[in-house]
Amino acid sequence: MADKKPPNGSRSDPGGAPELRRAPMREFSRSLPMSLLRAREAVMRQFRPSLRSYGLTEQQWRILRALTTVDTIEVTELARVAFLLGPSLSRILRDLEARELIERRTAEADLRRGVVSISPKGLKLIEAVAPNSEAIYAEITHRYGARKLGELQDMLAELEHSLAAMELAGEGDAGPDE
Amino acid sequence: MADKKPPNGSRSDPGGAPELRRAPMREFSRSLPMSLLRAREAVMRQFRPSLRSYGLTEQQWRILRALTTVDTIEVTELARVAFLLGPSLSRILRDLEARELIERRTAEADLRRGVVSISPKGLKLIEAVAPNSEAIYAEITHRYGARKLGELQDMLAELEHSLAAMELAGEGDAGPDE
DNA sequence: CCATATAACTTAACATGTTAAGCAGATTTG
DNA sequence: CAAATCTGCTTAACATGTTAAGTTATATGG
Repeated sequence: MADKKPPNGSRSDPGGAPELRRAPMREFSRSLPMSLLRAREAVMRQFRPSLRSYGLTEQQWRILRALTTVDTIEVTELARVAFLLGPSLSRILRDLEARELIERRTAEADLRRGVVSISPKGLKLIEAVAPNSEAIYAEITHRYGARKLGELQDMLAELEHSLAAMELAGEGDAGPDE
Repeated sequence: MADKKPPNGSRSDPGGAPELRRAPMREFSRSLPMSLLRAREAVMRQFRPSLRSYGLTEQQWRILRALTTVDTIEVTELARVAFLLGPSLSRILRDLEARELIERRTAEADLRRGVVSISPKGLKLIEAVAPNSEAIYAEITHRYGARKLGELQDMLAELEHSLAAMELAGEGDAGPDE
């Protein structure tokens, strides 16, 4: 099902209406946000089936994966590392705890802070999934080229950096009433 | 970030703490999916406040934006262009129609197909938002560099292409029971 | 100390992502 | 042409994204 039918092909335009809006669809489709979205989706499409077969979502995998690299970690720090917003992380940790894939306690020195670690069961799951994921990643690297992949990531990091600089500058836009 | 406190209890890590799981956090954080996710998030962070001030989400904006480039479009084709899954699009179209930003009807030749177009009200909204978005995009282009931006998008497209080729090849992985 | 402001989550509410079903209209077959 | 099948959405159900409030615990100021 690679190809669909032709988009519209001026499907019977009886009135001969001189249309104004017609041209720049390509431009839209090539915008940076769309390019990034499609690229990421293309990548994740490779991993999702495998993760799903183990009952894990992408985000749950990110969290568990991050937890394997540390002994324990505070919730806020985990949010930054796994790149999740607080509320999402909060829900996911609740579920992962219910599934006994992680363990939680509170920091002694500051009862507000939660400290998380992966459980033996979680570690076992990760070890079962990891080979698949690594194989897929290796295949992507091979297909695209290790060098090119490195360049791409450098460029993405630089883009991040450029945008971080923008944040500090003026946000003199917003809407009409804000 | 760069400097958080050390993860676990040995906050004063004077040297030779032979921890087990410690090393590959960097690797995780540098994975391709994470790089793409962070880059895209950094980009969208620039646009969201402006869109939000006009009561639009990113996806709603994508749809309206796409609709400005055509006279009418079928739902399935719109889904491909705006890169949304059917169910998401279905919900969003329902809401946009309720807000009278779009208009719908069914194709005469095939009553299954829905045909969508932007309404005058929707067009007006787009015209109000567009200058902001274009200014932001121009600023991004300026900061990052037009040439580099072009290269980045070429590389992203090539990545997509490489991965599309993978789809056709073997998916001889999946989980244990699939 | 106590009132207030902060911090670190957690909940709530709404919108979208994702997969699986459901449904009506269209196409294919016998 | 009627049953089976396929298409093009739409709903349902569950998970996450996103912003705003709420809660409890610390830190601060007086």
